[in-house]
Amino acid sequence: MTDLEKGPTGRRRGRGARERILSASQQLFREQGINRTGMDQLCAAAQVSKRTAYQHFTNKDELVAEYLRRFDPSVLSNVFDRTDLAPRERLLAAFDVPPTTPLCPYIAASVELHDPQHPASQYAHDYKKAVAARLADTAREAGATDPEQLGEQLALLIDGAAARTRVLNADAFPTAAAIAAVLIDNALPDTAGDHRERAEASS
Amino acid sequence: MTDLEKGPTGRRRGRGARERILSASQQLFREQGINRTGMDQLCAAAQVSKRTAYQHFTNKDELVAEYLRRFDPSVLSNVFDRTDLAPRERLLAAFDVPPTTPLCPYIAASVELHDPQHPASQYAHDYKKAVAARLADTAREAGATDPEQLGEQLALLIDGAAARTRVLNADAFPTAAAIAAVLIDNALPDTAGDHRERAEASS
DNA sequence: CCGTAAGCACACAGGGCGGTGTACTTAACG
DNA sequence: CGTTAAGTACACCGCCCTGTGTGCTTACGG
Repeated sequence: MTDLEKGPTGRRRGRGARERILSASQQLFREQGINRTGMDQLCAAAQVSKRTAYQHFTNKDELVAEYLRRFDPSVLSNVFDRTDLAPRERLLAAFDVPPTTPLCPYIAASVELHDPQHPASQYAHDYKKAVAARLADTAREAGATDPEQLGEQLALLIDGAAARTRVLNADAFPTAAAIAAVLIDNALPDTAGDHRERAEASS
Repeated sequence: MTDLEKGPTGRRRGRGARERILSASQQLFREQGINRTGMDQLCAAAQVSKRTAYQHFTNKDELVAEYLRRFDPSVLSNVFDRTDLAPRERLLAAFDVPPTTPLCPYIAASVELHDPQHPASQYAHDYKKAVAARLADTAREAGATDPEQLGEQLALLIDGAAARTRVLNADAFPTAAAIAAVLIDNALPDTAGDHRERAEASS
């Protein structure tokens, strides 16, 4: 509340420590993982004194949770709010991830923290459910017979591609997109022609 | 704790240290994660002195790598060497995991260690490729048109179910199995009327 | 019965970590 | 100007972690 809008002109001498901390988190947590990134290193990268960091975040756990919350706008909206695509194409667009994306940070956080009670783990849980829900909404919009099922299935494909990309160090999203195309065509009874036979995947 | 009799009667718990260490690793690494399990705690659980542990494994990294290698027999063989099942059922049996399984330890290790050069990460990589290859073999045996593709697709489903089970704390393997049934039926041209209905089941 | 290898108990080094205390400096605003 | 909120510099604490050094005890094979 009293964090940012205190001053009309935002720049104090430290030029917005909180933003720099979160920005550095995005980079370091992704590159090195959460557990392997110490607060000292993080503050050095953000050019912020450690004391200031602990005045913005009571502890590292809270910082990690906030770091995760910063991913929503770029992931959820940029895919689902595209009005230039038909619902079916929007579902497939969820698998068009740029190859720069290393790994879904929510999965990484859940595994690294290893504590379902951790606020970041709980947020990851909620986020994954939200993605499945938005996929289901889009599936319903596309006329799927069982939108919830299709949404859950597509969400599973995304997570599978993310995990596999990480372990194998090779992009697995094309394979997932191929499966998604099959599932979508199987779930849309009104698409033109006999989709069932032509539903072939290609990686 | 238990009154561990240390000398007078009965064999000292010595002479099986390595096995006990690896056994304790399986339990603790799964329950708590690798990074959150210290060598002190591990040795205490294994009833092994720390000195002995470091005479069997030069460092923790090597222990982690060896810990991962102990999963092969129980995962690869127990599914693929079942002669009582037809190839198609064998493919689906890969999704019949007992609910006690918390998470694929290979994914967990890759994420936790966060270093593709780590021996355990490399072994995880090889293992995942081996699973995909065995799935492809079984797919070929079942008469799939593109066995490699189907194997890779099923492997992705397994990893997706594992990751999603972890993040959501809910079993995602039934959903993955439903998708697998669809993919398998789409890839087997000769099973036209038999299993079509099963492809509609889901979580 | 003795030698040797395996195991044990325990202390300790060295380092990284999360987090704090203290005294100080600067920018913004009235 | 003065006040005040934000940031700084840096030392420091306590904890836990991996990994060793040292001397001692036990089991087993010949």
